[in-house]
Amino acid sequence: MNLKQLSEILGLSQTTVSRALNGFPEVSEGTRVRVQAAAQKYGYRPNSRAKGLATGRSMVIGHVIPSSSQHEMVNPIFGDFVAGAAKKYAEYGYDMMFTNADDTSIEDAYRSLFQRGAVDGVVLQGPKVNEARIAVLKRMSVPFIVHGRSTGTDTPYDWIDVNNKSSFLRATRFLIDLGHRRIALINGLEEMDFAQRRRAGYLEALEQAGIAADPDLMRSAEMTEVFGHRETHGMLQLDDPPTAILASSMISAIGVRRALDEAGLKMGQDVSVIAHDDDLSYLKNGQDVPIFTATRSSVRQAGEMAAEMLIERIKSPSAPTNTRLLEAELVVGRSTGPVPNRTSK
Amino acid sequence: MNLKQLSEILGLSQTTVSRALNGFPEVSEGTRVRVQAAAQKYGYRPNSRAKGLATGRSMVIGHVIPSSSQHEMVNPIFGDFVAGAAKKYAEYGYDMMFTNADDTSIEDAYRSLFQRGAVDGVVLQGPKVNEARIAVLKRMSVPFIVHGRSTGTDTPYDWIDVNNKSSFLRATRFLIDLGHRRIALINGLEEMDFAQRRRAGYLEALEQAGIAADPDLMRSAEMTEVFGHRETHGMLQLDDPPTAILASSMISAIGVRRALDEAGLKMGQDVSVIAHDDDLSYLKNGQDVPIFTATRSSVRQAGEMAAEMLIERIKSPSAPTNTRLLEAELVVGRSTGPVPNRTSK
DNA sequence: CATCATATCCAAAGCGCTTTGAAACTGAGT
DNA sequence: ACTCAGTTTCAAAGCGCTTTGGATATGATG
Repeated sequence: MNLKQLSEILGLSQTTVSRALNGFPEVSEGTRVRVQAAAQKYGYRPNSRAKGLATGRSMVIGHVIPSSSQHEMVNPIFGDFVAGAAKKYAEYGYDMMFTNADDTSIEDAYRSLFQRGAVDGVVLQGPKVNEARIAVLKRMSVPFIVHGRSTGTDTPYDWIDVNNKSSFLRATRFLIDLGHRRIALINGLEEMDFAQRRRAGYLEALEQAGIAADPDLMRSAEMTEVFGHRETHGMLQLDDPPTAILASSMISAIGVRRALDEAGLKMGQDVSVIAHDDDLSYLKNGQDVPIFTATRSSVRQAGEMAAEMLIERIKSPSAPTNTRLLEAELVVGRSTGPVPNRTSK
Repeated sequence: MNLKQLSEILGLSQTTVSRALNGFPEVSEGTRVRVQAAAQKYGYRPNSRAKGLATGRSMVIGHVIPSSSQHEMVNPIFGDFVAGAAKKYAEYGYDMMFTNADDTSIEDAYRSLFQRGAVDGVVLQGPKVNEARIAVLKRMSVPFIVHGRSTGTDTPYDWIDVNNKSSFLRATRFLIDLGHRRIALINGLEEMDFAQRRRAGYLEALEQAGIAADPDLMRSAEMTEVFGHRETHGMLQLDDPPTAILASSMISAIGVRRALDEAGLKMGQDVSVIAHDDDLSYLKNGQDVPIFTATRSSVRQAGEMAAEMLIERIKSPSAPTNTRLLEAELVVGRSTGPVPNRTSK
């Protein structure tokens, strides 16, 4: 069923039917009702491609999944972020398109998505330091929003981010206040912007407390459970092992916990742990009492906000850039405690 | 840059340029090279909407995210499945579209996606028992594939699924062989088809061994970490607690593990645990030695296969239905062991 | 040199919608 | 009865592509 057929059934022109359906004022209320009823009855839905061709807008927003060729990883926060964004897209009548691209062709994927007219705007996830894609998108003048930021990019752009630095500064300071001196950081991949910022916060807190940073206590890689386990296991073998560990994600924190268990250490007693908690729906940090002391910020909510900001940008492409910095909350759980008495060891 | 402009630059007709770019034989090799070079140079990419309008195909495949209104959950296996599918879509030149829909409007979402001509086919994830959506899609004659199956649906349809029943039967039998009699099942939501099949396998193994099923040992809900913890914690309070636990996902198994730790029980020694492992990239079951004894089946690979089957279906809509049953492998890790000596307790 | 097959290219129609510019119809005002 | 403003409807153009049915050029053939 298409517009032509529907209009013939109704004995009206395509113009009138189209206008009636799209809420234009120059069609009488009577015919509007009649048209809507018929559309309902015959299950008419305007073809989105034709509509897009005619209007020049696709009402689709694009995401690129960087299905990295080296480490075949899908960030688990991806799901929650996307779910949040999708919800808002739906509210505003947008669909959501994904394209897969390996590391080498990721720029091309964005370019293709937009130049083919497949999308009206794109979301850039997981920005690295000196993220090249930002310049690319800027040059193409695609409406876009970055989830995160990119140190080293000086042109302005829309972004939404958690204040990674301040939250890790605060978490580190919290541990220092509990008497810890040997504090480890199990971070994400160093080239990721968020990882840099978290480390900066961590280092600043150490410095303020006059504690020298120990490279042995700073590890970084893709934030998997196995990685958290391996690094913790390794650090426990050190002559002067950490008494506290900061983990950049709940997933790696679970690995940390496993390593501690295996070593017969009690989390929160022998070793304190603070995790960054993205508040994933399937991996809540406990029920009433949080399992981990954590810096918490809902990535799902970030997805919702990102979607709204992007839609706003699409609406007014030349408005001044918009940014949003979210503060993570520090929730105190049972994974932290005062530094154990050294002599008792 | 569009076809018209490009063809004017080249001094050729749109027809010829289009044909040259799409590999038709009736254009000389010389002009083909010339056209391709120009397209490259000016960064010409055919507008996908226009192309879709003209060809009648959108080269897009649709997924619906059931952003359930009650429990705001995003299944973590979602990410890996989608990544697998996306990879194949990309290979075949398809894009991937997502729509968000709450529980009530999910049928409508599928219908809309297809009837608007936005997609050429759809993927149905997480089928329930007596899944209504299958009939809907069938009736609309949309090409589709189901990830999983739906008991109670008798019309044939394409699906790809793990043999949930046999893998849980095997896992249960494995525990029975180790001497366990009190075996608990921490399952997914009962209305989900996979959960039913897993329970059926579990029950069959018990029956074959002459062990009466105990309703107290069978729990089911959304497979979160918190849920695994809560139910395990609860069952440990029973007069006759389980000596072994089957968990329907790695995530809930992590909760199981936490509950055991808290109770001072050693996994694999005091209590055996077997988990179903979807082989998620961020949540590998250990490195060399698996942490959990598990029934393993890569959901990412399932995504790839599903994509290929769907594309095949789109190509030949009236071919006989295609199905694929994957066998999970039983990997033995350190979470299982012989039943502890009762008297020693 | 006329004829025909083949290779190469093209003009124009059509995909299903929106939107412009105009027409037809109303009722009020003079 | 005639004009005018406002309301309601419409025909046709255009969005950027593919594809049909020719047209033209080329070269081989008799």
